[in-house]
Amino acid sequence: MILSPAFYERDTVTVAKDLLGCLLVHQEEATTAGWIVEVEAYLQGDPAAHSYRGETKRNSAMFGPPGHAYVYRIYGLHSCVNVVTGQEGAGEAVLVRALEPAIGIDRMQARRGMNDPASFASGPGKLTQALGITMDLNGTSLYDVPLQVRSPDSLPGRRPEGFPGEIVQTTRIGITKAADLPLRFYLKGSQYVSRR
DNA sequence: ATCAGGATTGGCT
DNA sequence: GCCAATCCTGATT
Repeated sequence: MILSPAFYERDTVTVAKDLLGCLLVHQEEATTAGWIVEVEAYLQGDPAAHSYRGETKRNSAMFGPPGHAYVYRIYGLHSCVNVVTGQEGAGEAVLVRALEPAIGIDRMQARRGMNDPASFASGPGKLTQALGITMDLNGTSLYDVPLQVRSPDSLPGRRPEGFPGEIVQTTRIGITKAADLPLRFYLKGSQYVSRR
C-alpha cells in the first residue's frame, strides 16, 4: 500500500528508520522500483541540512508538506532524492542513499549502463539515475504516479535482503558540518548499501 | 558581477 | 587513495 501523510508527519528519525524496507516506485515511460536499504536524516537546526540557513528557491520543497519529494542537484552532475518529513515548515527530510533493485531491473541496467545489480542503485546519485528520477520531480507528492513510496508488504512474497532485521546506525557520509551526528541508517546484511 | 564549493561518482594510480 | 567532471546556488563585492 502507498504510505499516507500520517506516516511522514512523525519524528524524522523515526520515519527514516521506518522507511528502510519500503519500496520507492517511479513510473513515467517505464515502471522501475527498489527497496530502500539506506537513508540519512536531516533535521531542523542541523548545520548539515540544506534548510539550515532558511528557505530559498532551491530548498523550498524541504519546507513544504511532508510526504513530498525534495530533489536537488549535486556537483553539477547528479540528482539526489529526499522524502520531506516532520511538520510542514520544519525543513526536515530523509535522504534516500541506496536501493535494492526490485522492479524493472533490465531498464535500470540500460539507464546505468552496467550489469551488476549491486551497483545499480548503491548511492544517492546512482539510484536516481537507475529509476529515472530527475529535477522536475522536485516538490511532487509521493502518493501518486509518477512517484510513490509503498510499504514493505507491497510485493507479495518478496522482501529486501536483511529485512526485517537489525538496523545499523552510523554517521552521515560526505558532509563536513555536524559530521559526528549518527543520523545514517541502513539494513544490516544488505549488499546494496553504498558503504559499510 | 563574481566566486567558492557541494548530502557524488567513476576512472586512474 | 586521489582527482576531475560540471553547474547552479548562495554569499560576497
